[in-house]
Order: sequence, then structure tokens, then C-alpha cells
Amino acid sequence: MGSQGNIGKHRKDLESSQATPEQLSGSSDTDEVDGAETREDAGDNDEPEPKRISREIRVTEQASHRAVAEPRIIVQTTSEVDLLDDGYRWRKYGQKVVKGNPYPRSYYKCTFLGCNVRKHVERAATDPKAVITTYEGKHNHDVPVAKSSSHNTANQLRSQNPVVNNRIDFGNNDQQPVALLRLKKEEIT
DNA sequence: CGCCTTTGACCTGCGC
DNA sequence: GCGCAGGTCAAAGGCG
Repeated sequence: MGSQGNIGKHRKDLESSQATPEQLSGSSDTDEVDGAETREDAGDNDEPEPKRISREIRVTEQASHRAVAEPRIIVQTTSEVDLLDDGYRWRKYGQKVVKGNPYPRSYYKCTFLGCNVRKHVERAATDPKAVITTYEGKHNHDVPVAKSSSHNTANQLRSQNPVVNNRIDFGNNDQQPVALLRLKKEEIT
């Protein structure tokens, strides 16, 4: 949180991205609190059924800076698998263990050409079943069609989950600063 | 053959 | 000024 160390060696990333350091540092405090609260929810949400999946989709946008705005969507999912496929193609570029959480946080990037959307996936320290996915940025492309991949966990999910089915249009909705949706599924696999 | 995952190292920012 | 924590990149290996 207090790092954002993309200003040094990651120049190439910056030139193609509209994200500005001021935006990131200026809102890190709020996001941090928000993220913490999300984790609290995870702990509160105890799932008696291991197969039951409940997701809370929290859309948080930073309206402080007119320039851009990288929408930050925090999706909380209760699942046994941490790799929730939302239809896009992601490439894992890193994994780190964060303090206060025994579970490592994974970093993914959208592999679509020109799409700089990133996503962080971590498990709640209080709930091993609670998976918190944070999306940063918005996709400038549509969902890649039928990816015949082995991880079709979400493919099934998409066909049953209303939100996933309609796709989460983060970045399109500039009007809703914070949206919280909750869905429940019975089974994922 | 192409794509993705994994792991280690490096860098930056912040706090003390 | 030093140390800690977080974030990202790059290279190698594995799998479909």
C-alpha cells in the first residue's frame, strides 16, 4: 500500500498508462481503510457450507481527480479456489506475502494488447475461504471469446451468476461511486 | 510452439 | 539514515 514503486524502473508502464503518482498516493489512505473493512466482512461472513459461494462486489471509484480515474473494484468471493475467471485473460506476474496475512497475494495483468488492467488476488487472513480480488483500471476491449482453458471454473460461474453473466462493467459507470452487490451461489464446480 | 506459472531479485516509498 | 513492506520485472520451466 505504501509503496507504489512503479515510478522507477517501470517507466514504460507509466508512459502507456494515465495513472499519475499523485492520484495513487493521494487516495491510498482511503483505499487502505476500505480494503481493511472488506476483510472484516470476510471474517464476519462465515460459511457453513464449503460449497456455497457468496460474492460481494464492491465498486470503489476515486472521484477526487478528474483525470482518469482508475476504477478500483473490490470483489469479495467466498470460494475454495482463488483463481476466479471473469472471462478475461490474466497473466500472473508476481506473488507476495503481505504482513498480517499468512496467505500470499497474487498479482495478475490482463494479457490483452493495450489493456493495462491489473488485478490483485488475496485471501482474507480470517477466512481461508474468502478471496478478495481487487481490479485496477478498466478494460478497453471486450471479453475474449470462449477461452478453451482448463480453468473453466468461472465459465460455469458466468452462466449462473447474474453479475458475471452480465459482466462487471467497471469503468463504465462513472455515476456510482460505490456499489455493493451480493450474490450467492450454491456450487461452483 | 505458444502461453502461463513460478521464484528470486530489485526498486521505491514510508516510518522510526 | 536505515529498515521494512509492498509491488513489479525477468528468466526458466512446465503444460496443453
